[in-house]
Amino acid sequence: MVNSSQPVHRTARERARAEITGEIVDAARRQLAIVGAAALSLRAVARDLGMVSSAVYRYVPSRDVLLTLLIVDAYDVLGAEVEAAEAAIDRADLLGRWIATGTAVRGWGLAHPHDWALIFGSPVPGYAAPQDTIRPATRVPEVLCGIFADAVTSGRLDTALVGDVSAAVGRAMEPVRTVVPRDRVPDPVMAGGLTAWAGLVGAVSFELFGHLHNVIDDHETFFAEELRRLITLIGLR
Amino acid sequence: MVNSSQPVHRTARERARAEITGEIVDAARRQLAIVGAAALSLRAVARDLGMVSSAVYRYVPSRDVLLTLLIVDAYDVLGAEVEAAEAAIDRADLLGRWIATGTAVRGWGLAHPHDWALIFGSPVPGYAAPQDTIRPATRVPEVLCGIFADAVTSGRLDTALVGDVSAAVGRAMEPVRTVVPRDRVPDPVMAGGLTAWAGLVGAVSFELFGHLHNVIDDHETFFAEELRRLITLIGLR
DNA sequence: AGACTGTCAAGAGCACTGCTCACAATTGTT
DNA sequence: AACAATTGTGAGCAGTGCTCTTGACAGTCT
Repeated sequence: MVNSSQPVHRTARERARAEITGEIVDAARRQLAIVGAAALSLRAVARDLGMVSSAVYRYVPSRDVLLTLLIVDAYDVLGAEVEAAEAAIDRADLLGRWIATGTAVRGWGLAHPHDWALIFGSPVPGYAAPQDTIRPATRVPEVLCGIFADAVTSGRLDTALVGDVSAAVGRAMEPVRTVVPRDRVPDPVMAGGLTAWAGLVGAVSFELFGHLHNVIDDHETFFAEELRRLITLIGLR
Repeated sequence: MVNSSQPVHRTARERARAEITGEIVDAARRQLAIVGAAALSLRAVARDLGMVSSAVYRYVPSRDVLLTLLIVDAYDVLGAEVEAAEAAIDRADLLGRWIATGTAVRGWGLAHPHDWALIFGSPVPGYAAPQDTIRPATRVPEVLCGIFADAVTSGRLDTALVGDVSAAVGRAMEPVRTVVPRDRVPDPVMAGGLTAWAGLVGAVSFELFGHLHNVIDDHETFFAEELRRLITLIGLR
């Protein structure tokens, strides 16, 4: 109990600090759900908590890092929900796993449109996403890569459905290869999977941002088949 | 010169008014390109024009309608560029027309990222897109429907590539049928085309909003093949 | 020519924002 | 119980969108 005293004393203060910081983030989330990211006001958050605006700055150094906290939070909630939905499907049911993933993504977006806009919409100007956000942001793509990899090993991919990938595109995907090696998800599947992922996000964004007005009636029905179309891009159906 | 005097005098006023309004929109566009939509300040626009902030309100009733003017403007510029790019391709070259369209869309987005965010990114909160924006917003989709329709009549679509469309999805697309009838673009092509369009916008948004960081190196190369993948969704390749 | 009318720039003002700072109160630790 | 780090306070700065009154001006009508 000699050297360990310092950590203990630290956690005492730090615990209270973390708790209040958590309350601030919670209040900010509540406000975000109502007014949106652009109108998120630090003063309003302070009011909501019954504290003075300047006091909040003791815990959150700026409005931008508050936004960062909310972004990380949103990515994590989305990631957790998607992981749970996908894990509930029989491993052999590849199409089912993709559909569960896509449906969970859309469901989360519909339930939290402002959070969706926060992470998939326009980045707030003058705001550069810090390193903290990139790891939670990879959770959903990681789930997808799991499906893609299993689809490859299952041998059930219709390679006639997907065209070849040029060497140049193979080189263009070099960065992602530090995380997902070629022998796990080969180039054509990776390329098609990325397009399917972008298509999925694009489809949900279209719906949430109102671009389907006067175009599509029953979004749910349309989206269900849209998922089936998109996954043909990796040769699955 | 008795009754016509009034109209003449009116247009005199209206002309000056329209000119100054145009200058305001131009200044706003310049500011938009620098600071983005969320940070667009009516006062800064006024300063830029050497007029006092309150004077701007004589021409533009609120910041929101200024945004609307910019949105309409952006849609029109994008639409014009895409139409020109697509019109330059041989009518029989269906794949070429789609690629020209997609490339023009991406090119415009890269050249005007803030305008892209304005129309395809998160809608500004508390702002409902008025009727004025929906017509210019249809210019690019209209170009696409032209390609789709020609692809259908050419008989060069590989129907084996695209799955059938359920009756429910056919009904879900009812709203768009007031503009694009079924005999022009049949259900399966329309559904695939919508998914391709959403995928195109999603792909460009991914690139512009930084979601391809540490994923893709050479966006241009990757995008070129991405276009080819997306259009297989209507059975073209 | 003079009265009238509609238009417009100017500037003060309101309520709000993010953020800083000096000062006071609190509180965990010694 | 006393110390010192930590936290809360309120004033203040510079900025925002927007409203309203005031005064100047130009075109129209009698």
